Amino acid sequence: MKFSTKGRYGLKAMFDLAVNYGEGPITLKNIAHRQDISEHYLEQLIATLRRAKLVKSVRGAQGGYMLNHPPEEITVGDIIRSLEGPVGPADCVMDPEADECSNQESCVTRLVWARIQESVNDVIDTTTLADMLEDQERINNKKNYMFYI
Amino acid sequence: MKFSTKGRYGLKAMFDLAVNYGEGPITLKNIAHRQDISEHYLEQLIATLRRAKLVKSVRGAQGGYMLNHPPEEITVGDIIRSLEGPVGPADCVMDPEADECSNQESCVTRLVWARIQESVNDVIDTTTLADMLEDQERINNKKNYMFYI
DNA sequence: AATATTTCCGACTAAAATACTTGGAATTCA
DNA sequence: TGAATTCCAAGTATTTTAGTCGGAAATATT
Repeated sequence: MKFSTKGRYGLKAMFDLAVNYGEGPITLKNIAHRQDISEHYLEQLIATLRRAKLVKSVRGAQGGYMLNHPPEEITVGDIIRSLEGPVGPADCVMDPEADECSNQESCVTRLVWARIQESVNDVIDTTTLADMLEDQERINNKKNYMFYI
Repeated sequence: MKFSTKGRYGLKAMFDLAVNYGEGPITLKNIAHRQDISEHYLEQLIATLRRAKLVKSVRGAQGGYMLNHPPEEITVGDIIRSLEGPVGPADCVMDPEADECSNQESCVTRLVWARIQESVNDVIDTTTLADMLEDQERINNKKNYMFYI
């Protein structure tokens, strides 16, 4: 029940781009270095994010990546799902079409998985990169406060 | 972000035992057959559940397994965690001790993982096998109703 | 006492997923 | 032209998953 590095690194990278939003293209090298991720591996992840239209790229020297929408308009759910696929504790609730389970309707276990999925989706779909930037602010303020007392 | 078959089969098996609670030992063979799980594999899972004191066993002919507590006192969280280990989207919130991440305190991404974890825990720790039995009742009633109209 | 049934135990394994690495082509700025 | 960068396609080592296999130990029934 963990996300893979795809989702975890992906969110870190996207948050990095959110922090630097509006400052022109940011190189993969810088993101990878700041977030302590293998550059080549991150390249694969950001390619996925680009295909999902969550980031845009500028090629060549002085190129790099930037968010394709303002931080308010990108949710954690957008990021996670583009990298990890559908989110949920079991196939029967993640992709009901491709579910082999015969008794979809009358399965009690499925109800439990559905509740878990719903609660996870609720969190990731209501948290935007802008919310995370606000969290960052709060943490910084608290830190400064702690420093001065 | 899926549970493995350990957690998924484990919950099905435990629900099966809940349905048959109070009727003496239930054989692994029957559970495995009803829930369509490999008998030998389920054996491993139920051994874990036994070590976690969630089920008790009776050896020998006419033996089998039964819940070690009434269904009201066993939560989905008990079952999942005994089979899957700590639940959560990333190590830093699942096992803060063994976390290699340096900035545990000031990591915004971690806050997101923490919220996801909290919401999942809330669901699995407030759902008991007895709740699932009630769900089953509701489904059956609905089915009967559908049949007679 | 013998037999059938059942749990218990430990080792083994094939397949899939994960988390990368490698090497190079294409593009753009200076 | 050359340096910096994104883009792309394969390859790979490690780990995890989802089991299998074989047999020992315990118990009820006959």
